[in-house]
Amino acid sequence: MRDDGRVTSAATRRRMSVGELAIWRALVDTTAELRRILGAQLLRDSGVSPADYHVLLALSEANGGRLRSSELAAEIDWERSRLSHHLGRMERRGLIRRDDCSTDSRGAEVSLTEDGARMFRGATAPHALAIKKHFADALTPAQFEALDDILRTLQNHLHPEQAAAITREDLHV
Amino acid sequence: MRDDGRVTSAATRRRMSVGELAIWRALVDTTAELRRILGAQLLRDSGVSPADYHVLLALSEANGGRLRSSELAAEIDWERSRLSHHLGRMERRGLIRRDDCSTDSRGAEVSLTEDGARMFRGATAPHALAIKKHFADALTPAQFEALDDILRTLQNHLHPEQAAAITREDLHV
DNA sequence: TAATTATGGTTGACGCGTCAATGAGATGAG
DNA sequence: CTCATCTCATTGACGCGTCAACCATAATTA
Repeated sequence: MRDDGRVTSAATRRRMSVGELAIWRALVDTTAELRRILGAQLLRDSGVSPADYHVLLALSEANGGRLRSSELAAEIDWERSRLSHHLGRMERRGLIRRDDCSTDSRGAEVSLTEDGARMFRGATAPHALAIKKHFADALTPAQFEALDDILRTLQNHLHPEQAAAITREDLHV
Repeated sequence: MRDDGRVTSAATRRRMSVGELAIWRALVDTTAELRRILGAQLLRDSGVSPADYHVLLALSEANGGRLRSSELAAEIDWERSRLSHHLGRMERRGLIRRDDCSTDSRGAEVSLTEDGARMFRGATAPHALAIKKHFADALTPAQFEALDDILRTLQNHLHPEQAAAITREDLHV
């Protein structure tokens, strides 16, 4: 390796400061706590876990409440194996259904059941309210703006190639 | 309930905006991705999981590398049950040891083994480097400052009573 | 001291997430 | 057509986290 490395982008040579490490730890701890609180409340209030909610959300936004298993996995950025396990559990509870795909005999089509759709509808409002209460109500508009900027920066750092694409994508969240 | 609720702190009446929700989701997704990347790398590089690391860190900072099980749990803010399960697994791997406590026959004293201490020492530097690479190198000093402010605000919102205490605590991280 | 309650810690059941392996069907090269 | 290869999806094993139940001991109260 050369003495100056290959990505010499200003900060690269410096050691990480204690303060930066502390902020990293605070970020991990605080987000973990928020996820724990909101996840537990979602489950208590509506009987769906955050993971369930994620799946139900993607399915209800899909055309006709149906998606190929792989499409669903891509949509919510899960490994297929994880999704398969989770769909198994959700199927047992009657929230979704899996049918053979007509155009590809290997495939599975996942769809919402009536129960699943009802569960999702019932979960949405209380969940949004909880996010507002524990997260959104705490921050000022300036803080939101700063956080948005920070998260975009981190995403661009993680996925440099997609920098532009993500920004455009966000318009139809 | 009264029309104006009881905590009328400016933002309370407004509905959460779509943008705020999107930022919440981005926060959850981005931190999850960072944890996944850094956790996997820690495990590959050093053979310890993030949870292992947390336990090892607390023990090595403790006086003589020994802690009562409850103290350890309080230190890292884990449920006792979780800690007990995890200590069982770490004990099987020879990273820690549990002895009966001399002053309280119910208690257990947890201590680092030589192997555990060695593992921890070997994990520290690569882990810090990875955090720097994937997180710290992405942000400007101004962004760090903003993030610090945001996280403190969120913590104060979650634990209003401890507002002052936390700030003081942070000095000896 | 005897009965009650609180505390320290463990266990079992179960849902969850990852990894590696698998099977079945699609696809492309020859 | 046939063989190699890729893709879709599932499975099993295992570590992890939560909840409720549990046991032993300590502290408290009567």
